[in-house]
Amino acid sequence: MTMLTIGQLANTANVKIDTVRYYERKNLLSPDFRTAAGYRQYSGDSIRRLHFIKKAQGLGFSLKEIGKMLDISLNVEAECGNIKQYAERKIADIQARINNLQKICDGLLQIAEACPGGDSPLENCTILEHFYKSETQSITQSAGKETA
Amino acid sequence: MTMLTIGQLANTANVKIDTVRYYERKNLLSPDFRTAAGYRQYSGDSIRRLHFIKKAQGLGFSLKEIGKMLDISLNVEAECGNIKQYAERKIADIQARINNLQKICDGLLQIAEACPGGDSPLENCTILEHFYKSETQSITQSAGKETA
DNA sequence: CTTGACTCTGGACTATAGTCCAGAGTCTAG
DNA sequence: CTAGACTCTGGACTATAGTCCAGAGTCAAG
Repeated sequence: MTMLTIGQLANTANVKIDTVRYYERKNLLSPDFRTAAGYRQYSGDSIRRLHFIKKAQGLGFSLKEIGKMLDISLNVEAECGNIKQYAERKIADIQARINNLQKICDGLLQIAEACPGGDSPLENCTILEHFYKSETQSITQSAGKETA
Repeated sequence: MTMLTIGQLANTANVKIDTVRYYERKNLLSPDFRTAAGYRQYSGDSIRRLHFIKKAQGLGFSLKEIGKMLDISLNVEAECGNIKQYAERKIADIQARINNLQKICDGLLQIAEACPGGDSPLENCTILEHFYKSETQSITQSAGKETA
């Protein structure tokens, strides 16, 4: 069974060595063993685990959620539904974020369209006007939580 | 001219006192003056400025961007186009985020739909399967940068 | 045997947007 | 005059996901 060093493992996933060690601190990925000199050694399972992390991350899961899914995936008692609920929750979560961003975007489009732009003086700027007037709360109120 | 204390100002915008002081550290909002005892005093302009910050933030602008817009808004030389470009850049930015999230969502929906769920054993879980198989890179590759 | 590449550790630092704290001083109503 | 509310300061701490550093040890090639 061929083993990889931390650098080789990191390369297979296009990740920094520090990131692999960071995942270890977060209990997401441990070396299969250490050499006499203390060098980490990783098996093919570790590669798959690291790719799992990266792929799930790309799909919007946080490291905390990924950790839970990895735990479930190693639990013989676990059922498919246990994993599926994570996916479903995440889907709902992402859809909510999309809706929120869409509202923000619509509001922004609306006030930007009305703005003359160009070398028109700032008094004509509907964007600044919108930001300064406190009675036009509608857009902000409906979509105030997004960190865009 | 009536002046507000920091607590009163914070109340008008439903913000913590610490947040107002934080904005001051970030050069976004300064008291108009200080009392002999060193208490901050704010005018109506400060209220409008704080509301500006909150509103722009609700529309997806970062404090850094808001700082730049506030600078522009006080510059007599500035033109409407200077502000409008921020709005247009932000719109493009938000649209890109939406597209990216949509791709992630579609990918997730696809693999979640195929999953039997319920008390089916984990071997049948298409979600785990997807995460572990490294050849199915398509979804992750196209939408890998989003922090969802 | 030496050189360069690689790895080890613990801790500090990045960014963003706050939030909280202690200990001291101030302000206002009763 | 005193109690309670408010404010002051600087610095520490939260969360997330890394990234970087120094100083030491290790490994393989020439």
